[in-house]
Amino acid sequence: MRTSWADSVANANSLAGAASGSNTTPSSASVAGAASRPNRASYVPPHLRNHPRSEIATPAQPDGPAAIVRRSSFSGPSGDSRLGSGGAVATRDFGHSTAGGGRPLGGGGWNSRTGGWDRGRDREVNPFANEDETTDAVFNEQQNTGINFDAYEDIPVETSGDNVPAPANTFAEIDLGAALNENIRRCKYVRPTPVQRHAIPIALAGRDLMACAQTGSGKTAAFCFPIISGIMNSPLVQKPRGARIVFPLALILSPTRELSVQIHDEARKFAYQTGVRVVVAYGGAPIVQQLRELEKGVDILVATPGRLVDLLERARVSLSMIRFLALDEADRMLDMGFEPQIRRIVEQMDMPPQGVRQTMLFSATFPKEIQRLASDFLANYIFLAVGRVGSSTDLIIQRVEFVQESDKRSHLMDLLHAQRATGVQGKQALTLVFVETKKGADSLEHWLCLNGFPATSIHGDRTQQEREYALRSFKSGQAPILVATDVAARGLDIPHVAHVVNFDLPNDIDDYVHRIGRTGRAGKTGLATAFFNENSTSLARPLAELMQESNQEVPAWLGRYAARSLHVGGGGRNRRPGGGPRFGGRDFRRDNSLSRGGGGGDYYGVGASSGYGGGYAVAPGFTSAWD
DNA sequence: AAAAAAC
Repeated sequence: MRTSWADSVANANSLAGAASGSNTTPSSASVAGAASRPNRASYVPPHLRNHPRSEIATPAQPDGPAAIVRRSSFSGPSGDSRLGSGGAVATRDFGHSTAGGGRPLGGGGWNSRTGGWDRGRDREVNPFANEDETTDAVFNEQQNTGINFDAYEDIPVETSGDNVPAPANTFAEIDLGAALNENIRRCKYVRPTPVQRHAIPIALAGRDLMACAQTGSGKTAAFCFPIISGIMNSPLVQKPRGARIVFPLALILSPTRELSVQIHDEARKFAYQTGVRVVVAYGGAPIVQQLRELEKGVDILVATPGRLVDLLERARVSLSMIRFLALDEADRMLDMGFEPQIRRIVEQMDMPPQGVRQTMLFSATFPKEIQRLASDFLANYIFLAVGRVGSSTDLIIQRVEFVQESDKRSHLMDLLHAQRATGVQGKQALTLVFVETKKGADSLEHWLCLNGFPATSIHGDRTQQEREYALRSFKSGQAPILVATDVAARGLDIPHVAHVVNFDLPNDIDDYVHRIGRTGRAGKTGLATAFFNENSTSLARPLAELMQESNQEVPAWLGRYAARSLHVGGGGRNRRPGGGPRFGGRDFRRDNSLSRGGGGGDYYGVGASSGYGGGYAVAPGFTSAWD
């Protein structure tokens, strides 16, 4: 799939180049001799590609610093004008003028001038193509009509900060312009989700954003739409020349390779026929292919930190033109030890500083490391907290069963058999099985296969190729059972996962929440089964509390374990110090202004200095806002 | 303690 996409883009580019006589987006063939060619392609923003060349100024110094050609009042990355806010206005104007022109939506882009930027773009591979031919019509039908929008309606949302832009209730109200509107339609998005309703107007207003929301909440679209819109409306920017270095305008960082791939896939749909190019870079895959994609032009770069640092060190990517920075799953990235890389990327390379670029930070929890990151990366930001999808609507049915280690396999088999018997046409519903270790994942996969269950596995010791293959065959139903470590716990959006089994429970309740969040997505119901035994007692209390919060039946024995853990100094890092069950976080700027221990309305008196993951003790009987 | 992530 990827190959054909790359190939056809290469085709489209060389065609476009041949047709216009100016090689605006160098194909791989032209790159070879590019360095010595005097009239080498210079960057042309997407909305002006294939435009008469006279309108594009040439920089005075070929290898000098970024030359910025001003079309209107744009003052450049070092200027004081926040690009985003101007972009917001332009977005709406642009949408109206196009719609007013009566041109059919998606009819080849917004530019009606002959030889518009999008000529040759009709060869862009349709990222929606394989969705229409999805084998399982049932799934499609569900997707079209079965989305339980009511599930989204009562999700609590909280915002704080200076001059918070009003949320938008419909996409029409947001009006991102014809091309994006058409992609919204193609994505079958009917109404914006809560995070989109709030985050998109905030981002379009050019504001920095700190947000607490999960991927299933529509988070990716929430930061992609404003970025794409902002780039489409960007003033004419002349990117510096350099044979082998590229200048993305937006950077999206995410912790795992699969998540980066997923964000890239989604962003490509949102950017379809907008001329905005999205490229992904991550480790474990040959870098040459990614370099080739980058050289074809990149507006939005989605990357994992390690590979990006590599690209920066090789001087193949410059961040000097970055206008939008999005950090996804920021707490996860810190957990994984990425803080040095992230700070290196954001603070020590050539990225425009805080306040000049527009920065959006997404995190599920808010330990002090995240708070520091926020104050270092964000400027006068708006805090947005969106409740968990399903938290208030019980979309995920949670079950906990007491299973000894030695009985886990046969118990899992029972579950799978029962599922097969009650499943649609005897087919195995997609089941995601989480285990603690990579070794455990391998041996369970092997054992399942031996016993006639088509299983595959995903974990960090498998090659990237194997990981992607596993994910593909799981999604397609070829291997309807996926055994996974926590590499798959967060952010991955796999449609139609009917059942999540916590074969081994995680040690952290947040990991549990993320794992079960792989099901019950897009407003559909899901089932989560956990195998509990003596080894998982530390999770008893937070698990019982979480289940109670979400109106799940808590087995009496689990309640006893939970009560017992109270007296043995239970709690610790699994206790939730702030926020509420429906709010994964809080605006700690507000905490700072509260007197310690003085209570604080919705927020308990947990100061900014006591981090969530800090392992502090909670006195027995202490009840936080989570309780 | 294990997991993830650059070569």
